[in-house]
Amino acid sequence: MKQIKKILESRKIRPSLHRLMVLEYIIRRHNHPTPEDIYNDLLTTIPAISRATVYNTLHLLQENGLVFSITIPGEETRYDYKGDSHAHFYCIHCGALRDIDYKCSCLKKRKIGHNLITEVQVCFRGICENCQKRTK
Amino acid sequence: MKQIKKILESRKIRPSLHRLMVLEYIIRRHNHPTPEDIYNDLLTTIPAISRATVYNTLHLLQENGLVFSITIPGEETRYDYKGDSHAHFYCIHCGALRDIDYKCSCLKKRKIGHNLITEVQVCFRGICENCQKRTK
DNA sequence: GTATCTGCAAAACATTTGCAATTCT
DNA sequence: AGAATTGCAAATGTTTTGCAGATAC
Repeated sequence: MKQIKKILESRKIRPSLHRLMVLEYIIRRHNHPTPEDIYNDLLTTIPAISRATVYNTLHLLQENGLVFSITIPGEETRYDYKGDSHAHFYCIHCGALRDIDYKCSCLKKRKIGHNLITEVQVCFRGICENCQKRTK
Repeated sequence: MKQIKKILESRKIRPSLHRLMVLEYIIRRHNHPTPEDIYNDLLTTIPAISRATVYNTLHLLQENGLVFSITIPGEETRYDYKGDSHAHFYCIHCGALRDIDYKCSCLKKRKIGHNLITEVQVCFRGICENCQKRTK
């Protein structure tokens, strides 16, 4: 928890309880939660927390480059901690979203033509191992 | 327009006027329109068209693999024709979304581990040439 | 004491749904 | 006629907003 606090302070974000807990949730679980996931989980610890605070906090963390959002058509936005950039795999059958260990030169691009690149999103879509078995 | 009709028929989709026009819009302009863009444009030609029809049609085209959707956090979903898979560049400053001529081996991956890949989305985010000039 | 942060409820917005009317074959 | 397609209006679900109260510095 002290590490989380340090992360916030390094970005000059006041480390309030809510912010600590939202960021901790994302970093610890690293399973791409939606704002609703975070809200529901934090409700058990902080009964009075409101959705607006969760959204506020996520925007704040995103503006400060600590987290980024992943959007899947037709689904709620999900958030992930911005450690090393990595690719994602989304199963169009069961909806699972997983980190993928896939190194690609495009993840490291910092310039294309005259455009500056600050972030690269790579999302593979398809059918995961489990779902292939199930449909056989 | 006859080509558009053939494309629909090749997927066994009945080529109604609305469907022809939605698909034509996406293919001709290829500037990643939102459902609202399409709706507003078609309104001038077909005054009675409804949003529901636009959404219906887009889902139908997507299910049949003719178009795919691109979602940018905080923005409406955009649609693009599914020709050769290509990468996108999104300017976080002005909001422009452009096709990018960037070949990468990851765009051709069909399998990662035991996961089948049916689609790869690569979106570079950053600041475009114009916006760099403007902020100087 | 002032600025920041939070909760609440309402509003805004994109998207979906149910159903009746229309159109096509 | 029968099936597919469409329009409308209401419903849904997510995200944002405004403001009042609470909290931190």
